[in-house]
Amino acid sequence: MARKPADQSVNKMDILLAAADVLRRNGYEATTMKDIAAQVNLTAASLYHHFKSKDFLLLSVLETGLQVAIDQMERILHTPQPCADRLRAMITGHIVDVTANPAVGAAMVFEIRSLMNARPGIAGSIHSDAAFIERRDAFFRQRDAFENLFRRIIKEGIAAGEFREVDAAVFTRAMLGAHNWVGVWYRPGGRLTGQEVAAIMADTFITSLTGGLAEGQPAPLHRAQPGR
Amino acid sequence: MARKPADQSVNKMDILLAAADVLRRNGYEATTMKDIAAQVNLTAASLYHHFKSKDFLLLSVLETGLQVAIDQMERILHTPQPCADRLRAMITGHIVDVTANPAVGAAMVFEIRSLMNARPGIAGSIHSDAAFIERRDAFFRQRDAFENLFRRIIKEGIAAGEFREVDAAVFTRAMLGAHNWVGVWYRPGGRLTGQEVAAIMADTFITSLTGGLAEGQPAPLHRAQPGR
DNA sequence: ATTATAATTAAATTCTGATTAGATTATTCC
DNA sequence: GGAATAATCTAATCAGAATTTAATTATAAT
Repeated sequence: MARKPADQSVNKMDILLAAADVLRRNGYEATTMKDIAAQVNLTAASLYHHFKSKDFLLLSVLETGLQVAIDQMERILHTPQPCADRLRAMITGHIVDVTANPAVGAAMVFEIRSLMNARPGIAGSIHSDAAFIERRDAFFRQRDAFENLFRRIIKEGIAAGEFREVDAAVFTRAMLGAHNWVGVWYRPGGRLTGQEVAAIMADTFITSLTGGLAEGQPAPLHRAQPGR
Repeated sequence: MARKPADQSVNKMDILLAAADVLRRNGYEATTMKDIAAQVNLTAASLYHHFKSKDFLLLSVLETGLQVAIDQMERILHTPQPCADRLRAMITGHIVDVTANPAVGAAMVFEIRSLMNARPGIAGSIHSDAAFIERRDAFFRQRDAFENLFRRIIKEGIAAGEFREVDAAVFTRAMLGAHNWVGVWYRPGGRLTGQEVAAIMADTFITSLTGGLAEGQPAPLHRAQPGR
C-alpha cells in the first residue's frame, strides 16, 4: 500500500505512552491535543489521523494499561500455590507495574472520572457515537473484572482457612486504593525501588490476612506490651 | 453596614459545599463556574464577589476539608490510650468524615494535581498573585502535616512494642491511599454505613500491625492450614 | 427616608482548544 | 517512473469558559 512506520512517523503506541505521561502531569481536561502532539513532535491535527477524538485517545490509554495488568494477574492466578503466595505475587506484580509506568498507573486513578463523564450529547464530548459508549462500557466491565480477580482469591483463601474472615469487598478496595495511590506518590530514584515498595505493600496486606503467623515471608512481630 | 445573609444570598460555605459536590462529579478542569453557580442558584459572575478566581475557590474547598480532618486527628492524638486504640480512632474518624462528605473526600484525591498545576503565568491561571502561591504552599504543608500525624503514631507504636516493625512511610501511604479511595467508591445507602466501612478498614490495618494478637477488637483468625 | 454597601446580574471581552478541510510529502507496490 | 495511500502539515472554524464592567436590587444603620 503506502507509507510504513519510518523515521518521522510515530505509531499508536508511541502516542499512547506520550499521552499517558502528559495526562499524569496535567489530567485529562487540562491536557490539550497540542500538548500530546508536542511530546511526539507532531501537530495536534495529526493526532486525528490516529485517533478519532480526544475521548478515544484517553480510552485507549486506559484500555492498554488495564489489559497489561489483567494479563499478568490471570497468569499468576492459575498457579497451584497457596492463596497467600498467589496474592502476594498479584500485589507485587500490580505495584511493580504501577511504579514501572506511573503515568499509566496514575491515569487509571485520575482519568476514570473523565471517562465516565464523556457522555455523548452533553456539553463537551460530541459522541452520539454508539461505538464510544460501547467501548467505554466494555472498559468498565474489564475494570470490575480486575477487581474481582483480587476479591476471588481472598474469598478462596478464607474458604481454605488460610486467611481470617474479612469483608472481601472492602478489603479488596482497601488494597486497590493503596496500590493506585502508589502511582501518585512514587518517584523513581527515591529511597525505595518499585520492587521494594511492592514487597512492603504485599507484606502489609498479607500480614493483615494471616496474622503474620502463616507461611510466606517472615513478618517479625514484637509481642504487644499491653497498656503502652 | 449593609445587606446580611438573607433569603437570596448564599454564604461562602454554601458555595464551598456546592463546589465540592460539582467537583467530585466533574473534576476541576471540567467544572465551569456556571456549573457551580447553578448549584446555588447564582450566575457565574456572582461567584467572583465571593472568590477572587476559580483557583482560589478550589483552594478554599480543599483547605476547608483538610482542616476539618486535621482538627479531628489532633484531638484524638492527644489522648492517653494505647497507640493501637488511638490509631483505630484516627482511621475511623477519617473514614467516617470521608463517607459523610464524599464530595470533599474525593476532591482531596482528585483535585490536588489541579492545584499543583495552577501555576501563575502559565497558560490557564493568571495569578502572578503571590498570595495564591503562598496559600497553596501552606495547604501542601498542612497536607504533609496530616500525613505525619499518622506516621508519627505508627512510629510511636513500634517504639512502644505495640506494633511490629514496618516501614512507617510506606505503611502510612498505603493507609491513606485506601482511605482516599473510599471517597471514590463509597455510595451512601449501600450495603455498609460509613461507620461499618471505617471499622473494617481500621481492623484491616491494625491487624496488620499487631498480628491480631494484641488488644483491641477481636480479630478472629483461622489458623492457616499450610499447603492449601 | 437616606445612605452606604453587599449581593447579584446581564452583557461584553478575550482566549483557549477541539475539530475539520484542504493541501503536501513520503513510502511502497507495480 | 507512476499510482495509491499513509502520515503529516497549515490554516480555518467554532464553541465554550474565565473574567471584567457597568448596572441593579436589597438590606442595615443612621
